[in-house]
Amino acid sequence: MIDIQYIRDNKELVREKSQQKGYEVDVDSIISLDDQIRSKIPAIEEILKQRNQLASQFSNSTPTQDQIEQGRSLKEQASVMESEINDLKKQLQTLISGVPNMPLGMVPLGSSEDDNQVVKKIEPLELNFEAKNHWEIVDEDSLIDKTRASKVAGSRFVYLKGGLVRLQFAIINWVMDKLSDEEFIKQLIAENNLNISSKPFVPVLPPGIVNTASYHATTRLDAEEVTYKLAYDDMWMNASAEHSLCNMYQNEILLESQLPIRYLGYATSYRREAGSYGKDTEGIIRLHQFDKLEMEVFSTPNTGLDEHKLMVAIEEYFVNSLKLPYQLLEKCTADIGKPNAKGMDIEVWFPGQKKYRETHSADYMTDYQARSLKTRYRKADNSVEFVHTNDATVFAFSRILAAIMENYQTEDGQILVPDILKGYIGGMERL
RNA sequence: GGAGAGGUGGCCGAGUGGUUGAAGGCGCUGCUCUCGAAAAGCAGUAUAUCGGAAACGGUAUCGAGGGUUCGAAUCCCUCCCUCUCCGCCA
Repeated sequence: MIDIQYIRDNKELVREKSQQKGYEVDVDSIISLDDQIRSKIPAIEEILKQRNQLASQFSNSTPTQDQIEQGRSLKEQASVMESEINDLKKQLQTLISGVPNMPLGMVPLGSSEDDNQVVKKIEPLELNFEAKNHWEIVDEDSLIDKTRASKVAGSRFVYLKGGLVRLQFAIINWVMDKLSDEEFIKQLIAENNLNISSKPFVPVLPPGIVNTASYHATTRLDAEEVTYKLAYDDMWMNASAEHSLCNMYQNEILLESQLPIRYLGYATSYRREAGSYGKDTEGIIRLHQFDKLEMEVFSTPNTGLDEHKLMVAIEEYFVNSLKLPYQLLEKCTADIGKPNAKGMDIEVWFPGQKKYRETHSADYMTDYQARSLKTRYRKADNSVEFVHTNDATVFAFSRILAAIMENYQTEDGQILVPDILKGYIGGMERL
């Protein structure tokens, strides 16, 4: 959610920046509603003041019938005005929640994802054989069984088996080791000239189900479209660790000394994938259920951007260490998403499809998310301010497993284990 | 799932209709004292919003929402959460 005062002070800018993201924002209606509310407040407060004054006279005496009548009348006036104001507030709330976060000045303008800028590209090696898609490399029965999963759960579900499962747990342990290591964080900070704490990430297993209020407060991913709702309870299946991590400090005031708070969340993520009929129906690129390792950081405003850069550096470190060809994209205004001020994606090369495909994203929300979550921090001078939030993928599992399968396939249909993971997978050489 | 007890400020805790935004304590901040520290003493210490340059003042908030009342932290209703015992269970 964006600050109403900011909208009032920057009408044109808000209109323009929203347009850059593809949002038509009715700034005039927002301000007019806000004006109406503001104009009604002094009157109702005056009534309430009179009511309070009247009532406070009777600590040691009994009100007369006239005074009782007066009190009743004040109460009625106040309640009429209150319902008017609440009505306007609801309308205003709806309009304001439609306003996206403002993109930072460095974000390239664009009208679709085609305008994302490639800021780095690692070219794939030439193969001397025709690479297969990951679902074609091995028998369905050995690593990926979607046929039986569809019998049990439906389409876009999978039984992952054997070496793929070993691979996933190897990656988890590797990531846990690195991100818990302060020296590792320190090194990345130095390499990237960042001016932030070297505090390691704390691993978290968050709730897998989120209630409606918390879900909406994340300002991310429209719940109805994205997530499964439970039939008998007012709850939603988690669409990613972020949905139960970013809101854990809602309605709290943290201390500046606690920041940054860096979490490494691991969660099974559920997506309805409504509207993606026909896309990626084969393989394990797009499933209703996948596991994800994800970073979530709460920081002060002046370190938010560096935290974002650190997370991108972490993503790149892991992808590089797996020797996966990739490109790093600076997402354009149209593609960063409603709550984002800036965002970067990593697309890893899939030799079977001969394409870079999105495997990672890093999102910087400035105070947009924190404002609707009311997550604040107390500064040294005792003043209170909204935190900045960042989140980013470390690994989205089914997808990174598919990328490894395709990039580590051999001509004779084997899949090798990446060198960096050999110490984590019990000496396995191939899946 | 059954029965019961609760949810008050950063924390503990008092408060069952009337200057209670909330006693007292702890913590924290500042000052006094001290060479310094500790101790002691004094003062301050919630959030949001409106008005104001500020001082300050108004309004709202005692789990959430609604109700009763001239007046609600206190009474009533609904929901959420926590704890205890029983049941079930990884």
